[in-house]
Amino acid sequence: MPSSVRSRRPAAPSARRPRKRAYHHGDLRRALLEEAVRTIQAEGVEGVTLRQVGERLGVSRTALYRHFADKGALLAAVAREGFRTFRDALAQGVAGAATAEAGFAAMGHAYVRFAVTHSSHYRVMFGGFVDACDRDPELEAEASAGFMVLVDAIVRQQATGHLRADDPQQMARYVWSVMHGVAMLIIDGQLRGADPEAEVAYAIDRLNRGIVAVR
Amino acid sequence: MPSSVRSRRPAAPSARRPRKRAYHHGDLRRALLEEAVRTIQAEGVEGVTLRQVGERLGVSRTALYRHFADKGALLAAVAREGFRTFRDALAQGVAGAATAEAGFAAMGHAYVRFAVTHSSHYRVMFGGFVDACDRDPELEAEASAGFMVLVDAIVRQQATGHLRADDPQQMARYVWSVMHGVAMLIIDGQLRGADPEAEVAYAIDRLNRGIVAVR
DNA sequence: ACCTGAACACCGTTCAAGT
DNA sequence: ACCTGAACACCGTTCAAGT
Repeated sequence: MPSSVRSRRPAAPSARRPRKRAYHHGDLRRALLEEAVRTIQAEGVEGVTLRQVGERLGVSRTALYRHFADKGALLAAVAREGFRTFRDALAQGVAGAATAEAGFAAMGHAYVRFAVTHSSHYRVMFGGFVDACDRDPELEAEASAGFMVLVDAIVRQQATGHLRADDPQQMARYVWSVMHGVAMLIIDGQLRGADPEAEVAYAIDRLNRGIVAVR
Repeated sequence: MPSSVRSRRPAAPSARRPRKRAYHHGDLRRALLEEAVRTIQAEGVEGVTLRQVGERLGVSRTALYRHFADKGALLAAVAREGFRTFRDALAQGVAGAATAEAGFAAMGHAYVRFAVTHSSHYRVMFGGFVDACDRDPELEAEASAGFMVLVDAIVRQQATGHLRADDPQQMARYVWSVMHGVAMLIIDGQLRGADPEAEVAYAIDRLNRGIVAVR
């Protein structure tokens, strides 16, 4: 691997196009990401195959390695994207509500709604496919940002005396556990015979009752 | 498949050995099951490979097909076994406690303890690997038996007026969601930095407070 | 009845080679 | 710089054949 390559940048060969539409794609990285999401939605996470993704994009099955370290990195990128839109969904849930209490409930509904409508993303995010952010610090940051939205909401409600004065982190982990449990059982189809919306509503009621301050 | 086989039980060929040690194993089915569990514990569910399992047992990689329909059936059998010991663990948790309330808490601890110490079984049982009991009615029965232990405990505590008079099934689904959420986050390593025992204790406290009857 | 061995259609990943 | 094609070491499953 001669390092002289680096300094030898030949002048742009034809005019000065931003991207010269080389080979098949302008932005293969983006295309790979989108195709992966599409496949996950259609066939689940284990249905994602580098060969199939490549073929569907009219590209060699090894072209991906120019843009991602390996298959795990592809999935991690999907998860990262998921965490960003997840956090937005949560924040929007809180923002649209009149009272802090209503905002809390709205956040719960938003949580499960995201898990159900983006179950492919959700599974990649929390299903243990990406090995808990170990390899991707950016992913870690995105994930804990979502957790922070929850902690903030709790702190605000503790300040008004509406929630118990427990360690907010501890309480946030509990709230997260509850919503995660409900979401997982629903998208895994384990709660069959039960209406998902009703399930969430009941859970939020009972959850809330368990953490409010005694008047 | 001639049904005459059933009535034609030939006399034991040499003395009266329980199993005549044919080929490599007396009970290959059992051996396959145990090897699968061992592999799952060591390398996770996706580490289970029919070829490797066979090789480790000194048997061809296709020998398994005499005893299980396919790989999914093997995992389903592991799950079924898991459900049985799971139910026992739950029941034992309730039985060992003095009061009904203490029994309830004990059951929660037993739930998460099982998930943590048998995380391989737990993941196969609830991780969506066996496609929610669809193919195995026996598995379905085993799973709902475990759920019934929970429903029974709830009904008993509703009778004494200790728990709210909600639909016991609905309440059981909620309690299950909470414990499942806590268990999953713990065994997925998502709750890092938190003591698992403390996490469970806090969860049970808050959970309980949310479903007790108002005095 | 129980197991084998070769074969088939898949995987992810590497690497020399093309443009 | 970006992509290809052949190759490697893996999969699960089928099926004719052995004992």
